[in-house]
Amino acid sequence: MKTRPYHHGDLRAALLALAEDTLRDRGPAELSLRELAREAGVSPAAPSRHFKTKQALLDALAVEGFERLTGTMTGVLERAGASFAERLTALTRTYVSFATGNPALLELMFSRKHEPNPPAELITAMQGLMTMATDLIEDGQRRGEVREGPIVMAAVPLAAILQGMTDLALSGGFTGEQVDEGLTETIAFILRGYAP
Amino acid sequence: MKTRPYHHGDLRAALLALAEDTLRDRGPAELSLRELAREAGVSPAAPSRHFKTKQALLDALAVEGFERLTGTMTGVLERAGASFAERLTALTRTYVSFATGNPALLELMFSRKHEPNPPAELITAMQGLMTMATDLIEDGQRRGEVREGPIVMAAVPLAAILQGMTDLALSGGFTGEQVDEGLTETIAFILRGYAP
DNA sequence: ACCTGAACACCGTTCAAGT
DNA sequence: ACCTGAACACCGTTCAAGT
Repeated sequence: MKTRPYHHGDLRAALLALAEDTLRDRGPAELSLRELAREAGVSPAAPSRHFKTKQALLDALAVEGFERLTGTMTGVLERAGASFAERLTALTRTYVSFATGNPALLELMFSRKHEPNPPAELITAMQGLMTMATDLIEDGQRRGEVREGPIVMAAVPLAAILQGMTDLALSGGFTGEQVDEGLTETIAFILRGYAP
Repeated sequence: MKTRPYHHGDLRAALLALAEDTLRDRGPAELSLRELAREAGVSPAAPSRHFKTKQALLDALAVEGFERLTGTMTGVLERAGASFAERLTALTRTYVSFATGNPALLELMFSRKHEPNPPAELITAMQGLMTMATDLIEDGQRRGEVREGPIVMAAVPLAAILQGMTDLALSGGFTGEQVDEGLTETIAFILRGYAP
């Protein structure tokens, strides 16, 4: 049998995993570095070697979330059809599925959006997701399935509707089936809006 | 000249005003009850008579925000034209204007959306805003300017796009002029989506 | 009714010191 | 390099006591 990693092996990864757990079932307000340290079996000062500050840990968690989401999306796109409608549907379903599966993490991922100095790593991770949206639209425009216009402006409604759809799925008390129907409706709305 | 209100007059209102100030220019994370008490010139325990907990103060602030926003919107609607396009434009501009003027407050207003037990007052205040959106759409449907369909589902894209537009205006580093153009684009997108 | 003073159990962060 | 122990300056909240 394996012994526990000597002197706490990979504390950084352990802290991230524990943080995601408490984030998931007790919310970000309840997250305490000292408590994380206790759960990991280290002293209160130990985490500071890996995350200079509590915010740094939260940022690292957010980056991890973006990477997981964009990774999944990339995989899904490879298996999806070529039309704008098919690719939009595939990405939308992936996004909403991630959101309903990791609501607190998703909120954390976007929580630093309006703040003055988001760390470079987080900006990069966020842009990765934004790029998937703009690529989707540009591809649709090339295929003549999406009306012309500035890409950034076109990406806003898409991103926004996804967030809104997600909110409804999370807090609306809907069944999985209802969310699925709503998704179809929403995608139809977007397609009409983008129609040439 | 007026003397300062005896024994701190309306501490409740004073705390709310001070809280909104620090929320505006230092963010919600920096908000401390003890500091608010210091600024108001009372003991650390004094606020607890008016707000049992820090969250209660934040909730009260959020409720105040919703009331101010819906109040302004109602006034604007009275002066707006009758067509769906006109009323949608009027409400959208009012919303984005409030959002860019009170970004931190707006975020606070929606921050308890996903949490388990939002206080009844906050739910009511949020529903007031939601009702304005659904009323707008129902009115458009009655006039034959908006396609038929479940109102809730139709309100999601609207609310979502507004939030998304707001995000872009806040964190995109756009000029007022650019936001204005973007708004026109966005409204056009919504109108196409809703077209019968 | 409204507020004070003092206390309790926590925080995040720092820093010398250990291994 | 990584962690401990102890300390510092703060929290939110509670509760007897004052006016």
